[in-house]
Amino acid sequence: MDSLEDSDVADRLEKFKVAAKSSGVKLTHQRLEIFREIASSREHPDAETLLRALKPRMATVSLDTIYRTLWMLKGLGLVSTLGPRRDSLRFDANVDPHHHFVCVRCGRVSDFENRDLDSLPIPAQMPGVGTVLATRVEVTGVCEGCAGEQA
Amino acid sequence: MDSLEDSDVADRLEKFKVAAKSSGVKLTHQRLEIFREIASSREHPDAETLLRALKPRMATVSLDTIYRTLWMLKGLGLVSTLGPRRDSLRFDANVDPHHHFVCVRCGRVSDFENRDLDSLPIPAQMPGVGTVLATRVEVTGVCEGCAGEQA
DNA sequence: GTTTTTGCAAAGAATTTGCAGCTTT
DNA sequence: AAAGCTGCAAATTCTTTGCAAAAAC
Repeated sequence: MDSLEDSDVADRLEKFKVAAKSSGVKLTHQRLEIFREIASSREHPDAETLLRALKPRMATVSLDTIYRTLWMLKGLGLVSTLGPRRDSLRFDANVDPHHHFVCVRCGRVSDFENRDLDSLPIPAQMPGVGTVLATRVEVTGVCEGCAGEQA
Repeated sequence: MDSLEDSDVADRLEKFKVAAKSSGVKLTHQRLEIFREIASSREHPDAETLLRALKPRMATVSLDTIYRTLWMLKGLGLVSTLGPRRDSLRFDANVDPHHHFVCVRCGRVSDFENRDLDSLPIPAQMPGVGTVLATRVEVTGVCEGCAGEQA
């Protein structure tokens, strides 16, 4: 697993400091360490993993602070969450190849089919990739219903 | 929202019956109704939504049966779950355009970058799609680490 | 100094499990 | 009749919230 350059992490931290200042968010020790931790990882950690990584450095940091910080960072556009789920698990009986359109406003996921997108040329030189089983395109945007309303 | 043809739903139900028989899974009233419900929907329902839809027809059906049935259906390959996995929320500090490789065995998600995939031509005639903000490719497969082990 | 943030503990939401009785085969 | 399911209720797991003490600006 290739790791991030220190300079990339420093860049991200700098961005955070600027964003925090301009949005009036206070730069606490906890927030800096939490962000440093997630900014240095390629592993898409969950809150529990971050807690374990931070505990040695910050004995009293707590899970609730981690969650609050992550949502705050997401609000600033500095982190994203994986998958369309901040809510419950969702199931799909369409097992044919298809793609998703996720509305960022209402969270609705709609399917669409498109032959051209079903078998994209995936570069083989991705680190760690063995066998490719399927490719799916996830399109993010604003759906027609939400586009009509004001933000 | 365009709805599914009755014949599609019937096809799916037939598939389920065959799969159930050949895998020794019993065809109960609950399972048939739960599958019929999800097979008739394009909305990627969650368990709670299915419960609400089923209650009028089956007063005593319960959420735990719905969950058990959905995982069983997933085991048979008849439904899929949205999002990377069924574990906790995961966060990512990489907010530049990038794509994901998800290992179906270990669940690990790795990022990769590929300029060609960043701006795919998305057909405009998808129903309900307004503005497209971003596209991301999610590649599913078996990672090198897992490929070395036996299933 | 004021306002925000933290940590704790406790609440909430989503999902899973043990078990006795009921259904399918 | 045997094996596998279901529903209930209780347990888990993950995430959020109220509040007093503490830290940032």
